[in-house]
Amino acid sequence: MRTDTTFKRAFNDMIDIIRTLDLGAELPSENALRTQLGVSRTTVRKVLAGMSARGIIISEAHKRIIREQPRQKERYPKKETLAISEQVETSFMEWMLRGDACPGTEINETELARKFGVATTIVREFLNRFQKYGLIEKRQNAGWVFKGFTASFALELFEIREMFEMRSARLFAALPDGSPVWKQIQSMRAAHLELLADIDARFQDFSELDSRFHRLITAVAPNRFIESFQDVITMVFHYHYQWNKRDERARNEVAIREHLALIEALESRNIALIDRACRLHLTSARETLLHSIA
Amino acid sequence: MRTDTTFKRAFNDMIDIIRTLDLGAELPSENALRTQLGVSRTTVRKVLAGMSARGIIISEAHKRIIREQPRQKERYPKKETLAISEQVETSFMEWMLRGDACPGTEINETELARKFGVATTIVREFLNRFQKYGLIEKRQNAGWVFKGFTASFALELFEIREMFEMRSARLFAALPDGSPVWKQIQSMRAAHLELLADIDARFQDFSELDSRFHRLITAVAPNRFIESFQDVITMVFHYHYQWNKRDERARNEVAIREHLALIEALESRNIALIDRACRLHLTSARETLLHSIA
DNA sequence: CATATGTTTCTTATGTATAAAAAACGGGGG
DNA sequence: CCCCCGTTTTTTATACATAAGAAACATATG
Repeated sequence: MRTDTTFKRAFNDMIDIIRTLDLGAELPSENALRTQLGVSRTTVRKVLAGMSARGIIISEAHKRIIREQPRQKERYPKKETLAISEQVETSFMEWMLRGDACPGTEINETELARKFGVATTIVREFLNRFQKYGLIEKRQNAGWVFKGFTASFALELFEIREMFEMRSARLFAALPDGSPVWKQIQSMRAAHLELLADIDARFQDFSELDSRFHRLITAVAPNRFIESFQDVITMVFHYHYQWNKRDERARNEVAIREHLALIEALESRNIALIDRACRLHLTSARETLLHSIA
Repeated sequence: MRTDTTFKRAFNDMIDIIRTLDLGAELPSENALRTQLGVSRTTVRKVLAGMSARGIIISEAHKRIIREQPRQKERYPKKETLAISEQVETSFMEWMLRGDACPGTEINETELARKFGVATTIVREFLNRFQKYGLIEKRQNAGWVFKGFTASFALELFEIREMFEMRSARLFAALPDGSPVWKQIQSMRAAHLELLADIDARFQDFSELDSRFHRLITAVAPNRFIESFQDVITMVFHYHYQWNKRDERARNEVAIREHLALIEALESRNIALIDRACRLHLTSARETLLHSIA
């Protein structure tokens, strides 16, 4: 009943590993592959068996030789490598952001399960996890209510975000010169400049960089609650902007410049400068989000 | 397979309703009872049927008469009125706080289900919801890890709590005289004074008052993320102090006095005073918690 | 026609089943 | 001993089943 997405993902990854090796070369041990693929040895063996069956490798006593290079078409399609629970996430986000749901809509576990073609258990589990994003609410014995991707959601989100991020940014002022963070900040700046140079072609890569940047800043002084809140922010930006592409390029370019200004402020160690740059960026991000909701 | 805890809770509540009425009196309509009991009419009818079967009421055409007063022993025991999911919460907390679990302990869904005598589905659902408290973490395809009720947990918790509560407390300074909040603050003060007067007998009532007080303060400017964080705090204090009763009376008395000081500060509308009173209380609460963890 | 009760249908809460994945066990060779 | 592989056991992810509860529909009664 469980899907074999772990196997398929590992299989695809194994193809990539084999491609880095020569024909006739010997594969690493099962344990080594286990670490490289990040799965259990059971799954490694299943992948190896699959490779053998396809004639890609030959299993001899205590070793496995590459017989022919796997072709790209042997890969499993992306969708089959996603656990059902992950697919449900995507389905739900589409349902939500496509506008099938307005504030106050009642969410019906059974109906969603039917619509998404999965078991109710999964939908239920998803909703329970999704609750932390503040967009749905449970009513005892009577399903869920969708509270809406509204302006007040955005405002509440940004109120917290501002508290958390200002707190972290300020801590930079007191950071010793020797801290490894400064190096990470440097390479973060480089990544921003690179993206900026090629902004016309790569503006869609910003979303991921944005998330990494803000996580780096909040990581100066780890706090599990702040980190968990970053998930909320990442989710909002990831999904919301998938459905609101208006001005995407321009929007991202502005944000990159604001990030660069913040980086400079952080490096100055001047609290006033840091505060200003941080608040400027957050205000602008908030306005952009509000604008795209309305 | 579902338990009938809703019915049993409603049944007990109905006993209380009947006790406020006279023998021979007519019961309210099913719909009226539905609202009073907070359940569906289906459940109301089941309760009425139960009452009839026990001879407590007589169902005539379109009305129900009280035939005899129900006795207390007819109530269902408290435990049977708790949904399985609620029982699991208690079981898990005991397991955790009794010390069966040290930081890094792996949590096994199957084993917990066996230990608690419930279905794995329930344990899984509970863990998913419990994740937000920051005490456990999920590993892909491999269960959960208990991160421990440690000092760093307490410190991270209080860092956020301080941000949130100072934010709310400060907002009081700008509140207009006419705001209904001031009345609530007044009655909150009264409740504190009452408890203080009878502290030797009632010190265990503090936990609930504490939660209400802090929720009232954060409610001046509602923010779903702050409210959700209050759940974390409530959980920590509710369960942790159930297992750490040392100095409970003294500890609660101190906290009450700090609350009273904060109330006074809030009413002064003086930001500096508010800040000081709030920080004082939070610092002392943090120290108490840290002390009891060590 | 409005409100109350009787009846039917749909949904949620909880238990059970099972394939996939992980972990544990065990023997053999360097 | 330590790593490697074959085998067995345990656990997780997912599906499905069903009684309890909610909601919708229907009928009756004032």
